[in-house]
Amino acid sequence: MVVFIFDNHLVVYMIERRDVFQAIADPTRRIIISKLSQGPLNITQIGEDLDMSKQAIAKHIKILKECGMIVMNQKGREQVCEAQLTQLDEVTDWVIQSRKLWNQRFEKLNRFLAATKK
Amino acid sequence: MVVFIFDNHLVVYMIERRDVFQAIADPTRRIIISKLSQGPLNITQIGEDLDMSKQAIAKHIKILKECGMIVMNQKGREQVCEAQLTQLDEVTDWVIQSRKLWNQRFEKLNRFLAATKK
DNA sequence: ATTTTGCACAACCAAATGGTTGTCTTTATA
DNA sequence: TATAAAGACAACCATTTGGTTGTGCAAAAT
Repeated sequence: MVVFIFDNHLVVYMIERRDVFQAIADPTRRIIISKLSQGPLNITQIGEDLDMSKQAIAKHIKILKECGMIVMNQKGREQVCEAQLTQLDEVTDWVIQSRKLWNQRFEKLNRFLAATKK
Repeated sequence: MVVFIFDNHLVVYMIERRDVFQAIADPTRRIIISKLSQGPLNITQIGEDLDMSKQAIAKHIKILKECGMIVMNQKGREQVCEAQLTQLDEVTDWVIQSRKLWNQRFEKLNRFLAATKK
């Protein structure tokens, strides 16, 4: 968060550093995503076989929510979490792009060598 | 790092939390990987248009090295970094698996409904 | 021979991360 | 109606992260 004064106004803004890459960086969050990929669950259900407090789970849920990876809907006293995994394509896109360039990394050299050979 | 005393011995061990998912979590490291995917570079070259100190770059390089995403080879006083991106498959594998389950998430429900309809 | 470059190593720092416990409100259930 | 369960909210904590500056040294360049 950045706070400063400009033109006699208090300016406060967030540098949003939450993104999909950060969302899947934590192993617990990957487990949560895997669970939810099979269907909606409430927070207690998600935490069932995860050896940590429900509050810790709720924090991970909050992060995933902020990243747009899950959506919530209230059902009585329950918070039902539903996965929203279209965003994951951003990850595969980046990986595939890097991987592709890396696979072609010698071709450029080969072309250069072929050109200088003449 | 975990340090404790057991059976009159000082026990020190590392819980290795470096993995590919962590490696690509930071935007600077993703830029570094993208650069190196096109060919080897030394640390100074990597940091060229990145607005931060060379030491900061070196730290990211260290992390990527520890994750097995790059290999180094000395060339005089230069440390030449070369990408090693096969590990990225672990990421796509996980993403594709989750994405697949998520796409199929209604089929299970549909089968259930079809079965109970009879 | 002197200066510059590349980079390792260390100390330091603020902020973020990933967890904890305690309290409180709301909703279900016995 | 009393109790239990779901989860929000806050305070707290240790460790990690992502950066900084300063020092020193070996290899290159002038």
